[in-house]
Amino acid sequence: MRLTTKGRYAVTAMLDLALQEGKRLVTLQDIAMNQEISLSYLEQLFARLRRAGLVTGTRGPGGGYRLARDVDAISMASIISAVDEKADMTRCGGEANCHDGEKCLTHELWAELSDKIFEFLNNISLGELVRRPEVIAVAERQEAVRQGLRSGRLKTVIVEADTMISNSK
Amino acid sequence: MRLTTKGRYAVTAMLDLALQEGKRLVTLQDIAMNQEISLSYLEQLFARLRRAGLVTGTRGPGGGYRLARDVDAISMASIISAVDEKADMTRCGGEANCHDGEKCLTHELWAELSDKIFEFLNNISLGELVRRPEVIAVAERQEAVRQGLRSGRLKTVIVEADTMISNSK
DNA sequence: TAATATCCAACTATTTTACTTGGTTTTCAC
DNA sequence: GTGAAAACCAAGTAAAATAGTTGGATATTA
Repeated sequence: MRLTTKGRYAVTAMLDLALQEGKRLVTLQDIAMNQEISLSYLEQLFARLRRAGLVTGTRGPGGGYRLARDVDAISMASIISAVDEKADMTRCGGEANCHDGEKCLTHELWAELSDKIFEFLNNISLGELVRRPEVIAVAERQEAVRQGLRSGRLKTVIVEADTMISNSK
Repeated sequence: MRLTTKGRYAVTAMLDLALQEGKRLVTLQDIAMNQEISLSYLEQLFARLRRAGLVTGTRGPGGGYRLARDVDAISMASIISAVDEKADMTRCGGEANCHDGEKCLTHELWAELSDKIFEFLNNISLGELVRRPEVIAVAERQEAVRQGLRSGRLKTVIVEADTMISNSK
């Protein structure tokens, strides 16, 4: 189990999906803007998430992605291992003869540690994260902003911002 | 908290040291051979471990490295964060305005998850790993091999191996 | 003084991560 | 049916991190 930025992108993207679950489909364009990441890179990550059976995509206008399973049936571990190709971190590939004819000790220990981290991440579901109170609070604020924008408040916001900028000079 | 091969190298190297603690100094040459990794790369990792106060090196013949603290005072987390430069995985660097003026939600959640993993790895000490029964068993076998080699059994071993090879053809 | 080791810096090579470009296909709305 | 919005796809480039290389300097032991 590796933990890199790639896994982080995947997890945060899945959280974006989880927060909209049941409401609407989420486009990669949305996520790309949220996370400040390129659309095509996201496409590549989502191709893996789709192949892993974690998300389903629907094409065409109004299309986008949604979770393929219940939030509680998606673990952090499944997300991360979907996007991370499991490069052989042990080098000897678990072969039993990398050192003195014995399966090397330290490699074994690392594998154990790695298993524990996997287990740990496997026990945290997307649902658990999304149900946290802080998360709900922020999500509601963001939802309010979205609603405002959709109902024509965008122009007002820009004008307000413009005024603030000129005043501060 | 990132988990990469770099961290693995560091952890396994530290385990090598821990297994010899109190017996002898361990040279990087030894570890390089054990792990099949280049000496200079190890030097770079150990420079960081030394700067982090986890190991002390002594120069000259008979020199090498040893742990700077008790095995129980060295956590997995301290080892891994010593060698991993904490590249900003959030991009917004924890700045509070990366999205809609709000500290972005998903980044926050990832930070939380990352903290948990840190906490987890911070609670596993080198000592705990080294005291495992399997570890002790393998370490003793390896020690026996080393003793044999030092007391002139090397030649015998080679001859035996040679015989085995010719017989198998 | 010779050998062994840490210590150190600057460079190259390789791999992984991230992005870019230029498509196609599906689907919706007009 | 045409145009636009989205997923889907492939083949590249760019940038960053990982791993290794070279060529030392310094300390210590025998």
